[in-house]
Amino acid sequence: MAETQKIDLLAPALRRSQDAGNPCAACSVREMSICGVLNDVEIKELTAIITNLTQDPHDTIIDEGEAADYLFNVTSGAVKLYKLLPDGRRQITGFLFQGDFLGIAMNDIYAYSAEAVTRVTLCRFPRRKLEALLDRFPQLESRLLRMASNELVQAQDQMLLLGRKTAKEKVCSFLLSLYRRRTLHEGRNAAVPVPMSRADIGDYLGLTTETVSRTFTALKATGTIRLREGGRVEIPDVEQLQELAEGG
Amino acid sequence: MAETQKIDLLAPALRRSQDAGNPCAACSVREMSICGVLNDVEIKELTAIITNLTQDPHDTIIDEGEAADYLFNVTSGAVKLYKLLPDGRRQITGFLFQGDFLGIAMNDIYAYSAEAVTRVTLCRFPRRKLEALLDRFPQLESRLLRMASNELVQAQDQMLLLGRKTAKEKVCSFLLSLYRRRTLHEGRNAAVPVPMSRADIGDYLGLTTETVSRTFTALKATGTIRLREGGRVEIPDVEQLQELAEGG
DNA sequence: CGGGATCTTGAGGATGCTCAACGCTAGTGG
DNA sequence: CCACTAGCGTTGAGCATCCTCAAGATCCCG
Repeated sequence: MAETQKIDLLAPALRRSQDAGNPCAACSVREMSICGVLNDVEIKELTAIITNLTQDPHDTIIDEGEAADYLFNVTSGAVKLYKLLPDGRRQITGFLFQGDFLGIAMNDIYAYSAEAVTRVTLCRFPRRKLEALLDRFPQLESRLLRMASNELVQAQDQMLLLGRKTAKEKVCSFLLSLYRRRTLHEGRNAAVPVPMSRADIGDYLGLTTETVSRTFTALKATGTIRLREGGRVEIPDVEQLQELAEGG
Repeated sequence: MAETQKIDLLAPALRRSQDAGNPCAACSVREMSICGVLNDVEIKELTAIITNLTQDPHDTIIDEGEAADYLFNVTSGAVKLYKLLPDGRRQITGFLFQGDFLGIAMNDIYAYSAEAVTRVTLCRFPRRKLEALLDRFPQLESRLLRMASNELVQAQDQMLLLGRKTAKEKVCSFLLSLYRRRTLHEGRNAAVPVPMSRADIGDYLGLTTETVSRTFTALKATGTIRLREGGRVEIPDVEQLQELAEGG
């Protein structure tokens, strides 16, 4: 069993080919998500409780304040998480992509709403059943704790950004995080896809649409970035962007 | 030697009460913290790995970027967590009080620095040893996950504050959270202690010292708050403060 | 090809910042 | 016992960044 795990961890590409009867066994994001700590036998139990969903752009996935009955795994596409003030002001607290887990931050009720940015595919876990599995598979709980810990680290960074960075630094930090996110999993070095709107970026960075747009224009003018078709952004000099992101 | 440390470990008020051989059994914040899920036998194992510390105001507890070798429990006093930009700009990401846990947000290295605001007493856990205990006491891991989950919820709220609230709303939200924090554990309804400086409050809310001071003055002028001796703040009408905190 | 949504650009203005001075309090040492 | 100093808090004046409001440009999908 430990042997099986090692093989799974080391050879995700191979694993995909076999076991067509178990969707999770073939899941392309299994290693990135909580499922990566389970072996094939355990995965079958997980498979038994999940539902696969597809959502179109602007579809709501969860609503802040509702009972947190489900958790999700993003298997493809992009999701935005946000909170609203009574008068409609919005703060996007994060974007989720392939492999990200949705729903750790809750206290019986969801702490934020979630909406599809692009077309999205999701695994849905009923929370009660997942919690039952956590009791039986402690490594699943460890994994969740580690993910929550990482999310907290990211949240700290975002607070620093929101509270203390200038508009230019915010936009550069944002592009840098998209860039790193991308190159972490895929080695590619081409233009970074930026699937979300200027308004979404603004609500994520604590800026207005107009300021985001102006900042993009300014970064383009200085050659820091180049805008490509399909909303992709090319970054000629990542180190320069890094400098700009921290006020260098 | 170890015995001396253990005695230090005790919450001061309870130091002379029962079970002097097991400081945690008498700890006044036990139920509020991770230790609350362990029975007396299990607590003894926890006791064996902890060290008690006292820190004076401005003493550093952990440094961002250092190896995360220890986790802490705050048993009394107040602690601030913060991150710095290269040019010295500072964002305080949170304040910790009695019963709060310090160190969940890390990824082998600390994600932020921590410094004593008032005189503080702490339980220190070596991380490796705590993790070994987690394997043996799954309910401890569950508890940590739940705490991390709650911390994430708070982090989302703070992002909304930093990104989208006005100075007045920020200060009111801050006072409200101090008020709630206080009345949650102690039923008292008197003036709320505000032990941190205006500069700290500013760095927590993404404002300058001057703006915080001006906002306090304005709130005082409208009768929303009253400043009492010892940095305490009296809140005559909590509902009004709540309204102001959300832009009502 | 049309039309709604998104993005960009411009002009003016407000919120909160910078810089500066002053007051208050507490601790210190003559 | 009190002047002195250092740290913190308050207040003021001017200003910069980013927001608001508005209009035009571009994109995308039917």
